[in-house]
Amino acid sequence: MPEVTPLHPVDDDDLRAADGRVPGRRGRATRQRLLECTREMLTTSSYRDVKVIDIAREAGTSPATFYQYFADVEAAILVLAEEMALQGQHLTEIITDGSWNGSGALATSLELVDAFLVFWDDHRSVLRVVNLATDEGDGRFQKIRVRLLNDITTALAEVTRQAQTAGRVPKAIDPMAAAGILVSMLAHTAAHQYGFEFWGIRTAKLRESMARQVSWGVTGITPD
Amino acid sequence: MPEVTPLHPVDDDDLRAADGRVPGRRGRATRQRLLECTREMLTTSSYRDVKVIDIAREAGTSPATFYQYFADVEAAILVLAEEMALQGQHLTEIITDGSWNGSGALATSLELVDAFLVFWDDHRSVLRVVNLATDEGDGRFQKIRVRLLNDITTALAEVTRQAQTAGRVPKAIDPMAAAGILVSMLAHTAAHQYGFEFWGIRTAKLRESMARQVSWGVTGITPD
DNA sequence: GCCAAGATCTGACGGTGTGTCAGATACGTT
DNA sequence: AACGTATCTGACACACCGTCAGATCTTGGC
Repeated sequence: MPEVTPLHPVDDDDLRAADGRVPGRRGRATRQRLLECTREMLTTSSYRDVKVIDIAREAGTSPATFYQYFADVEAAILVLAEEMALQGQHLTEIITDGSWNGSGALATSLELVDAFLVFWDDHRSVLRVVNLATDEGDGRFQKIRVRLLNDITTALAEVTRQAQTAGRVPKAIDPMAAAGILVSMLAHTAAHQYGFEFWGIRTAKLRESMARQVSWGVTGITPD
Repeated sequence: MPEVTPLHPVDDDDLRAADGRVPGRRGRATRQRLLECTREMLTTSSYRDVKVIDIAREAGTSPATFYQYFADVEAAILVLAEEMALQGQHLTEIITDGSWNGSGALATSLELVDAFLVFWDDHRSVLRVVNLATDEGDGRFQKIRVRLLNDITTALAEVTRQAQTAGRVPKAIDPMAAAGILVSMLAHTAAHQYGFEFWGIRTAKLRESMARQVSWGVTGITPD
């Protein structure tokens, strides 16, 4: 099992501008403004069309200043993604703190599903870039994605392992594989939840189905 | 239930160049060459960096020629996506032709999972753009995505409906929702199958877990 | 309050990509 | 060979990139 770099807040102390300087108060404020504008641009236009010049204009500064703090647009998004991953940690707690016995499993699953849907909604625009970049083989984004999902997957796998001990889930199942695909389901459904409305599927029904699948997948208990 | 535009081959007869002309043999060949080079570029560089000038250079022609056939890079990818969606139809047949009784369900699920993994692998680079663009609200790509997944989802939903009649799946479940999230799982896992290797999860174990979830999800039969 | 010493910002520039013409070139037909 | 049409492209005006030297702000010491 490879080690996962632990999630940690961006350390303001070792921030570096393009020329290696440690930015002061003004510099950090400008950097932050640029980050916010990057996020803004990312929600209002497509990733392909987000230009440094637009971000700079929006932030009331010049492209040159942007390059003082970020190598390119991707680098800025990378920072936004780090922040997001940090906020995703609370999803894990739902799994570790919740009950997975009897009907508690379905309730906890439902809670997890809801949290996922909200989280994805909040970070939609950043997440889609993370997904794309990961898929394109960009290791930096892949790492962030792993950090975000690793704890969740591990926590679900632990529940599965217990169900295996109790004999409700076959021994042949790899708990991490089982947990991983459930997280995939959650992530993908959350990402495309509005796509489902196209088929006239109500979100309430989606939640139900997802929770059912998660609950059964990790506990082996048929939720009826 | 909204109607889904049926999948059909791109009709060569109503192809139009930028100026409204119907291209002849030479023109169609050039167009095709540009499409292939677009696909090529898309696999070798990131979506954001695919430039018209690169495609044109690769195809041994000029940017102006590219614009003769496509409004922009997206338009070309859209065509590639149409072709891909067309090829995805065989996935549906696995569901409709396969057995969903007893242990047949797990075998059919496994077959479906494998087909998904192969399909995603073959069309990885186009699919990630389809996903991104869909997520960004681009209706043209969304439509293709729906066309690709609609038949599959509907077919799985039909199996679920039968399981409901047989009393193995709760009546409260919306078959389309249940099928939809399973397709989400398949799509997302297939997209990130190499990401799973990071955790040391073998593809064999993934297949197994996915098939198990699909099988139980649509039939309600515990596959042990 | 004033003034260096930094810190921060930006104008300006050479390079590259975009998208659109009008005109050049290739092709097929007679 | 000559014509008409299909096809391609050079050239252009515009936009964005990424860099650097120097302008402008800010701060701490006096």
